Amino acid sequence: MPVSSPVITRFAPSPTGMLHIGGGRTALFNWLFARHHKGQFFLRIEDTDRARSTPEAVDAILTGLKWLGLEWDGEVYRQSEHLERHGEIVQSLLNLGLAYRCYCSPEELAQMRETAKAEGKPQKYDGRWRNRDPKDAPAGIAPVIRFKAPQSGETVIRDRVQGDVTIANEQLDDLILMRSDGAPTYMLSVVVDDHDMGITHIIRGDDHLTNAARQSQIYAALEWTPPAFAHIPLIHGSDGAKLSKRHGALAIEAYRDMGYMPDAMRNYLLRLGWSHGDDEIISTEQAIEWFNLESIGKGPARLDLDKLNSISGAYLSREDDSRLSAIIVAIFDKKMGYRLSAELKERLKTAMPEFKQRAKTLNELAENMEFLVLPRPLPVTGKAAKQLNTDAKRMLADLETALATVQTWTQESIEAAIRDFAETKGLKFGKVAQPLRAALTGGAASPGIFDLLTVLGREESLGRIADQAAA
RNA sequence: GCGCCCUUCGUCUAUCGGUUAGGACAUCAGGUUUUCAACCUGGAAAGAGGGGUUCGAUUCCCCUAGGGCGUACCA
Repeated sequence: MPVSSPVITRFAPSPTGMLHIGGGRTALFNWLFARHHKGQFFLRIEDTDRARSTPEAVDAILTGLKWLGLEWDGEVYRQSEHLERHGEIVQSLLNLGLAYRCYCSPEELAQMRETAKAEGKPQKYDGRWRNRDPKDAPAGIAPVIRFKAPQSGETVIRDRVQGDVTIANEQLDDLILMRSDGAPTYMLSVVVDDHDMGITHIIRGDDHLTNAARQSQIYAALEWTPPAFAHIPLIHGSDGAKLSKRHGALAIEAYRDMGYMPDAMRNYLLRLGWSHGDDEIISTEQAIEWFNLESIGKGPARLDLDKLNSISGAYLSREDDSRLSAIIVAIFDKKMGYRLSAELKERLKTAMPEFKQRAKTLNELAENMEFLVLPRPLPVTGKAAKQLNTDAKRMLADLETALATVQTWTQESIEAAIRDFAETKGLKFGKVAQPLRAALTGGAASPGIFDLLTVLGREESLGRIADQAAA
């Protein structure tokens, strides 16, 4: 049986949309912190807003987290399944005189805010039902239940990232604990659920910083010990403004679809706001070993696709050839509709070492390797077509003849043959290599031609040369 | 409006009073070269502004500016 662990964290998204990159990072930090302390990491779906929550969004969150490699412990905790418990707590608060019913209409509330704004005061509920006799309750109006918040003094949040944050209680109003339809609000349910789940550390976006003050007051009223708070800065778009759809694809799945590997993604996200000296490429094992709250920066970070690409490229070139070629095969199967033969799959794997170091994403890698598995004759594009002028074609015909005499098809023998060919023809090596590349790839960029010839094999190589020589 | 938070190269960041302010990405130049990339070498590039505290401030304090977040019967 598991011993009670020292650290329990949670990721608590509301299922109202895709899991975006900021949420992914929050989840990563919670996961890392829990793993570092050999504690537990829970997933809680905050679906108390029934109108906005959708099952699709829940799926997207689960899929996104799994893809990122952030496995949670235990069952998914759904807030909506604990409504009864939330209601009980509200009732006990009511019984203790720490909450009360409020019959204000939305219009009344709106006007209150306007007046406050006009007077230069904080916009908040003025507490008019706080001490009013329940007998005054208008008939036929379902009340909300409000928290009787302290009206003077201050609330201090001892934040592990932001430091001590002090907020005057005058700034905070009597928040709603339960809606008029009997559904608990976020502010109440987080506190109850975090307590019930035994959460020890709340790591979340700093958009929740002031909420922490409100929640602290509820913890105090309930005489519960609040967890440690760690509010991490939000991620901004590349222009420094708030992250929005205009800054490009934000759903975590979009990055998957663009061809980033989860490891690279995690590494990038980790470095966005957290650092360990000058280290840049940090394995997950090292991240778990090193991760701490103290090294999280306080300022918001901007999304930088260039950096992501660079990290992605670094991970690609370190990735195992078999794993990589299996992924590429899958991409071909799925996106391009190819059914690759065993021979072609082997060709991809053999070629992988040369290709993986020059691509930034899986998609780019697949694109770069496509010519390897294309059936003859190859389509010839732009620059390559230009290379293949009449002189070049004639040269290729001669070259084919020369190469056909090479019996043992090894890199060394091929190179010797081609260099010899160029020399006897009085051609600069490049004059041979470029048209040859065009014939072999149909394009202008590729790894070295000797690698190409070797990977393609004797028959395929000669065939491709012949195709272009004849045309 | 009120409140809270933030502010080092273009970007991500290191620095925990004394450094030629370091690294990475991007960028520029050169090298290598059969293309592209990779790779190697080198360059340019920063403490928002103003006051303090101190022998000495990027570092501590205050003000200003800029940015962010909150201020819902959303989470």
